[in-house]
Amino acid sequence: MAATLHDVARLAGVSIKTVSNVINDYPHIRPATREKVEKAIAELGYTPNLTARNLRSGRTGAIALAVPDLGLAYFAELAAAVIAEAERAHLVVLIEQTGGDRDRELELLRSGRLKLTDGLIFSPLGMGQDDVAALSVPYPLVVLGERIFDGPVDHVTMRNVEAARAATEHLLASGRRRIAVVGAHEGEVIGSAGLRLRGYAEALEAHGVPYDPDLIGYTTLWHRSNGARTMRELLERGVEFDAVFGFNDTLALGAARVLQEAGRTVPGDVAVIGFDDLDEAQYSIPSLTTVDPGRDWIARTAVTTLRERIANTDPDAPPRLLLADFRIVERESAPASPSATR
Amino acid sequence: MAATLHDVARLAGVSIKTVSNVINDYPHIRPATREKVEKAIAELGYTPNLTARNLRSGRTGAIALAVPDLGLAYFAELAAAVIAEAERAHLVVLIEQTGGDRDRELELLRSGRLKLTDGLIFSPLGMGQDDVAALSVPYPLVVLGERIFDGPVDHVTMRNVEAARAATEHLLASGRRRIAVVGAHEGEVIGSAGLRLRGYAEALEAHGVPYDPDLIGYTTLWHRSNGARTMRELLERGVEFDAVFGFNDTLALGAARVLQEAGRTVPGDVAVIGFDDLDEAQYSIPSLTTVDPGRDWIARTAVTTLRERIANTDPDAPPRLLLADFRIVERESAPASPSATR
DNA sequence: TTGAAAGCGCTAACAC
DNA sequence: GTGTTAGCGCTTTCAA
Repeated sequence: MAATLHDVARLAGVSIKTVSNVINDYPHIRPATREKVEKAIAELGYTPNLTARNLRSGRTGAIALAVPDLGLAYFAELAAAVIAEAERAHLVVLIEQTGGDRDRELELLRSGRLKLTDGLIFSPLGMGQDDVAALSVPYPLVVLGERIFDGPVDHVTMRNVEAARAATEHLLASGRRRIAVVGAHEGEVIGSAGLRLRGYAEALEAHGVPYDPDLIGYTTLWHRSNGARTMRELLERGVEFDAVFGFNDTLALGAARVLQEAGRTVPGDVAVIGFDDLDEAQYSIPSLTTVDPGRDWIARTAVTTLRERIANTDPDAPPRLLLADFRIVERESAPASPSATR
Repeated sequence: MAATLHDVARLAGVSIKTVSNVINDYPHIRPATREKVEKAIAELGYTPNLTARNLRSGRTGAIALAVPDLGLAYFAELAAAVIAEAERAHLVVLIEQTGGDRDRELELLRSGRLKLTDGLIFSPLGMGQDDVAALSVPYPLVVLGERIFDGPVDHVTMRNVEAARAATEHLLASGRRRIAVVGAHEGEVIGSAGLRLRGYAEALEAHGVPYDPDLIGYTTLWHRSNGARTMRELLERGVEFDAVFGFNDTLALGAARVLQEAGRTVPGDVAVIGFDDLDEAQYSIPSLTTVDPGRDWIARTAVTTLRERIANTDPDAPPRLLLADFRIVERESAPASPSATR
């Protein structure tokens, strides 16, 4: 059995309060006493029982991060950034995978499993605007993503519409006019897919390019295989296009692969742009032009905001909407100038 | 403030023991009593305080997983599998990133931060055989990977030597004789790089093919950019080769990209094989032949083994070495038959 | 500067 | 069947 405060106190010949004082760096301790205590701690290999400390203090020093699936590169990179930032604040991170399933997301918000943590950073995928009430939970919560807006909690997300519009304009500026989309969700208005489609449509309209429904490739999941399958469908449909906007990098890379298999050169015949700026976007063939949506900033801001809510200095502070800046990262798959082809 | 057992007991007009009995599904409770209590629980929105329960029971229901970096696809996919398996056992998973840094790994093993968990699944990268003593910790521990063998704890890992040998033999069987390596570590004997290089050398020797030091590409990190850089160095060196063995998929994909940039076809001029069977290996261009090292089995087995140690039915059970089965996954980048080229 | 003692919320003997 | 009570290991008034 591990040593306790009492064991240390007994060995050092002091009370547990004194030991506690030493551990918590209470300033007014006689050096001789401190030394005695420290010797006893070392001798017993004592480490404080965090569970007991937590029970007393009401804090655990842990936060939870709920994402759909770490197998998705975007969320893996997001989680890595959140953990790194949390570590700077001496917090540990407990990760939950929801599978993007609405019921599991709702269940998670309710479940006592989170009692182990001081708060939650939550990236829903299955829940929608109708579930906004479920975000009223009795613990600190920060929501990420674009499934739910105007909720009762702090919300850190990216400028989806503006970024998608900029991505589309990047293609238009290089002379492309028939821009296919890979990753739309049927009938979705908010959510990444809905917002990015809106940005796409806005860019077309602003430039007087007609919106052609035949150019829109639908897929629910955003795995690479879905990008490939959707592109195959677009090709089979026989619709003409000279550019592709993948709603994330993974889709774009899957689509690019199918294009090349089908004998279309990238960016010669078809320019391709993605969204996310995953690590691998810079190493694909050709390297992928994409949107950096500010993932690191989002991770940092989410942790900082959650910490503020946990500290609870101003319980009545209204919920905030925090928006990351984005940036087009130009690489080979969609050069700015139309001259760079084949 | 959240409701406690006492609040519920007061409202229901019973003792806290009765409430506790209801919550813990103790069988012998009069239905009327149960109903009263359940009504009070619902009314107050009571949920048990897990911290208090943990303090009492000595269990937290959480395990820790320490990996170098979730930004590395292998570890992200491993973490996803561990979390999924832990969830089946009603455990939550706390993830630590060590950056593959020896000092941080040693610090983690000692630190009280793990006190929040019942045990640790630890995938070291910086520590080596000399640090075996650091694995003698006062909590349940399962070690992954190939940095440390014959430690005082259960060890779940893959058959690196045999798998690397099989990968090399796959290339030899298709008629390749000059097989370059990407990912070796200078002077390493164990560790993934050391073991895989050994498997490579064994395969060459078994087939009477000379081992040429000029074919060995060294790099410390295994990011995609390192695969690219190492391949560039091999090309600049002017050494002839007709196949490449990337010590992981990420390296192999980085190397494949540089080969194609340099005008070498894959697999026509150069066959490429990787190691890990990442999700993306099946979607690259060409798709990547690789080794499936049994990652899912490793995740499942690590959780199961850790749970057994936590349950502690047999404290004196000797440490076990558990080895996953591997499998060559043949795809386009290295077909079995030499005929499939260009 | 240090000690004594209460209590965080829960579980599990043990009593009734 | 249900109630009483003693801690789990720690922090924190309050006294000394």
